[in-house]
Amino acid sequence: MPEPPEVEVSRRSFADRIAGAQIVSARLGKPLRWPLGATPEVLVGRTVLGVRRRSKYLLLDLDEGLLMVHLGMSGSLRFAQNLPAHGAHDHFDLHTTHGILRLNDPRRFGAVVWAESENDPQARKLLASLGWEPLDDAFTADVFYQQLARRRTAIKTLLLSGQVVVGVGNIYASETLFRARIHPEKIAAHLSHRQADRLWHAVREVLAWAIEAGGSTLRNYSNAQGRNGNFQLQAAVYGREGQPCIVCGSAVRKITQGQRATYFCGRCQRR
DNA sequence: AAAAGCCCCTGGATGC
DNA sequence: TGCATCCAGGGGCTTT
Repeated sequence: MPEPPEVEVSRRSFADRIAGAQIVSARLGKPLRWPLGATPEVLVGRTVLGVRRRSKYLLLDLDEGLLMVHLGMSGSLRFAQNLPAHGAHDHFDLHTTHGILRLNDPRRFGAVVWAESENDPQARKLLASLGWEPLDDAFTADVFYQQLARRRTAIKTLLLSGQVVVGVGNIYASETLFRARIHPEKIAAHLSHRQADRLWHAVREVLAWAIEAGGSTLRNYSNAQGRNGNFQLQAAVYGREGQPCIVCGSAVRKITQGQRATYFCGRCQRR
C-alpha cells in the first residue's frame, strides 16, 4: 500500500516525537516477511536517535544498531502515548519512554529487521541494490538518461523495479508517465533525451506533490497520527479505466505489466 | 547480466 | 445470505 510518499509522510509524522526515546520493551505478533534477526530483548534500553528513510524503508537509528521497518503492501505505523490493546493485525509494538510505535499489517508483506549497522549482511542485502533517491543532488537528468539507455525493458516496469530510481510505486509510476507523456510500454533505451528529461522532472515533481498532499489512501493507509492522505483524489489516470483523460478526453486504458496494473492515456502518451 | 514469472498473505469488492 | 473469484499500494527469489 504505502508508496514512498506515504513512507515519508509516515516518517515525518513521528520522527521528531520518538527522537531521544528509550526503548522499554518490544512485542512481536505473527511472523512478518523477514524475522527480526534478534530477540526483542536486544532492543530494550536502546535509545532512538532519529528516523531516516531509504527508498521504502524507515531506518530507526539507535544508539546501538538500527531497526529497518518496511510497510510492504498493507502496513501502517501509529505512534502515540497510549494505544488500545493490540489487535489481530498489530504485529510489532515498540514501547518507548515517549510512546508506543505500532506496526499494523494485515497482509504481512512488511517487516521489522534488526541490524548492528548498515554494514551488517542483512542490512546490506536489503539496501545495497537500491537505485537513486529521486531528490538526491547526484541523481541528475543526465545520469537518469544514461541509466535508461542500458535497459531494454518497458519503462513502466523499470520505474517500478527501483533499480534505477527508487520511490516510484505502482500508482506513481502510472501518474509519472502520464505527466511526462510517455507510453508505459516504451522500451527504456528508446526514450529520447528530451523524454528522459521530462520523466526525470515528473518523477521528482509527482513525489514532492504527493508528499505535500499527505500521501495516497486507497484502503488502509494512514500516517502515524492516524490521518489519511488524499492523493488518490487527484490521480489523473490511476484507477480511472474507461473515464475521460483530463487532458484530451479519450478513455483511460488499463493494461497489465509484470502482474501489476498500469493506467495510461493512449492518445497523450506516445510510444 | 538482464528480463520475466512466481509467490508470500489477508481482506474487500463483485458476481452468481 | 453464502460462497467463489478476482484484485490490491511490494519486492525477493528462481528461472529463462
